[in-house]
Amino acid sequence: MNQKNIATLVDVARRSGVSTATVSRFINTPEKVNKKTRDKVERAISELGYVPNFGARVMAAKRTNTIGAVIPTMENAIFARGLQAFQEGLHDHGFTLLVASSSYNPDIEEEQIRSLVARGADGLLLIGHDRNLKILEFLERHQIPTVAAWSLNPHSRIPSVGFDNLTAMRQIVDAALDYGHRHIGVISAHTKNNDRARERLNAVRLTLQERSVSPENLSIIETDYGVDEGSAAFEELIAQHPSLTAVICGNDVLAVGALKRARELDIRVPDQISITGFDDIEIGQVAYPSLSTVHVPHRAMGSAAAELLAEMITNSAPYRSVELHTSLVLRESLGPARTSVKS
Amino acid sequence: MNQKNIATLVDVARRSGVSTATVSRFINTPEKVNKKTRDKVERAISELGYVPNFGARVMAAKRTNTIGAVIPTMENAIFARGLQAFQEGLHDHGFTLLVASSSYNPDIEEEQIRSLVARGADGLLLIGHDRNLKILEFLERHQIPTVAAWSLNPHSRIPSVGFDNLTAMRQIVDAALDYGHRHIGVISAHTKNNDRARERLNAVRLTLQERSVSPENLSIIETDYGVDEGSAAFEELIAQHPSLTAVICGNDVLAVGALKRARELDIRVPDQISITGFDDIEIGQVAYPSLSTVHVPHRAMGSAAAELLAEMITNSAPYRSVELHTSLVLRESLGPARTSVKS
DNA sequence: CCGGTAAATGTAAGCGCTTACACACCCACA
DNA sequence: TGTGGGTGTGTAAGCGCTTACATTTACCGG
Repeated sequence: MNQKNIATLVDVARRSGVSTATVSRFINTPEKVNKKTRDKVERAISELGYVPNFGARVMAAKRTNTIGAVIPTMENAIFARGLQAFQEGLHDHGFTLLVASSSYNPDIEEEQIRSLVARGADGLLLIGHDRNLKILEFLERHQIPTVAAWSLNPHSRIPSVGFDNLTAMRQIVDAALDYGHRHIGVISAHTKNNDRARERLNAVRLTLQERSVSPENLSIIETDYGVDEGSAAFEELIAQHPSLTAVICGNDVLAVGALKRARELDIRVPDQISITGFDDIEIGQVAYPSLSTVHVPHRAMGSAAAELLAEMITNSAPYRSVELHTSLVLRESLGPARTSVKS
Repeated sequence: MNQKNIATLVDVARRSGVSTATVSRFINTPEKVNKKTRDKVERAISELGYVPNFGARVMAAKRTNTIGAVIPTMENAIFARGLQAFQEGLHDHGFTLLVASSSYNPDIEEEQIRSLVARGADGLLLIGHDRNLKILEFLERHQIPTVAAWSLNPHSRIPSVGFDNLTAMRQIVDAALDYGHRHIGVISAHTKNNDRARERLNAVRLTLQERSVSPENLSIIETDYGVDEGSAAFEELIAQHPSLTAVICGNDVLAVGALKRARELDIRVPDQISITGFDDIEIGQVAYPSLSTVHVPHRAMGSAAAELLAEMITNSAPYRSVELHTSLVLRESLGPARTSVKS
């Protein structure tokens, strides 16, 4: 059915009166080809509109200059900025980025990883460290340099480029406690298969414990990703626990959903209740009141990941992780604690 | 350097005591191989951890079940939702999606298209219709089924899955005029190489003309994509034209930037000035005041594009476009006109 | 027990490219 | 003039898979 009529290397060789080897050299290492020959080949190529066949090339050369990334979702900006920087970094090293998304589903992630590897990805960027041993072994067997971002885990077989989610989340929990909050709600992303969510949630638990706040004063709700889910979780949380004075959210998207619902319910933020996020994406800046959150150096993380991966691929560099640091961004949504939601 | 030691089809064939053809059949058309043979092959495959080599496969079979998409940017949510739906639709048809981004740069877009084609994409999704003839011919020569989304252009050689940007933008301009606005500012994305931006801007011009508003009452500023750019443009616009009562933005991201700067400048929206967006992405819902905008059926567009493309690839269906319709979403940021920004 | 058909498998020819190796040529130098 | 060493090019062997075609096997009715 696909009766294509496309020029091949052989056609170019014939047309320019040289051998296929020379054409191939022209494409891959032009400096090894005589200027005059180069011109002939160049003309033939443009006359024929020749484009090398990627599959054939991969097969013969065993190298694709392609990096794959599997991210949980494209639907929001969380990974977007980092990925953009990652791509720019790769571009500088001559790699092309292919992105696939897993919808936070480990089976789909595995499928995407396999597909990317089968497509000859020279390296892989994954998010977080939570995954099946089987797929790690697969990656090792195929010797695919891989790095995990958005997370830090020295014990993983995969090096990290990221930050310590626990420490990061602690910063903002501490800030909330400093403001006098003692009844705290948490809206977390699902912690199953998500080390980042788990660590952030853990951070809340640990910090409260350290500062002698009873676990009974902590109410947690896990939910899917999304603004609307954040809204719903917020409503549920305050309905069941009217004494809450602060709601810590696992990410900015959930937090903004909470903010929105608070406004709809005429609950003043931060006067009646404080809300915090995590990530520092744009949506938190433009929300009202603006969101206090934890700043994640997305772009730096993307660049560092590109750098590390390029290094691993070209020099087969040894295992090396890159740690980045987060910082607190205090805007309007976090304020001193009041007694209760019901004023 | 890449001394991989990976099982091939031949290894599997040897191990299971059948021919390579049978192994290949097992993989592609298992119903054509005998149950007993199937079991043997299956065991060998799992013992060896065999994964077919994609490159070789493409080369031999001339089909990749891969669709490529080149979008202007991943950095914001505009294309994200549609793309997600597109991917889901493709998945149902057995295709995998590969995404690349062009940073709104036609040269990069061209490069990405070529790269995707070289990688054997069976079909392509592009955004809008503004592009070089050369690349269109390239696509035709390679007979790559391609559709353009987010735009509608019956004269293009590429079928569209989208909406009429002109009509869509008119809806909201009409609404603004109905509210009595007669001094109107526009913050547009750059119109060069961007048919959507151009048509939206045109819509403003035409509508004003039709409703006898002098072009002198229209102030336009073109800017890069982004919240901050929207903020800056807004400030510039009202500084130079204090009489403006409404600012129409080419998309939600710019509008939200404008909204934010208005708040920072203590300009009340919509009391002192109205601001509108286009796209209806989440950021507009959570902004304050919430954004009046034009709703684009992102998910429907993504699904329809997947459907059309699948059809074009499998049945080589004839040229067919899909028109979708936008609708007005009136929230808080658009209100009746006042005399001037300075109250 | 035979010929005929259908089902299952094998054989081998590519697919379009890269690259090791061989070869030709040219120049400098002795 | 002969030799050594570049430089540039050609020859041809794969890379791992699919698939047209050939072959074998199994099973049927007569």
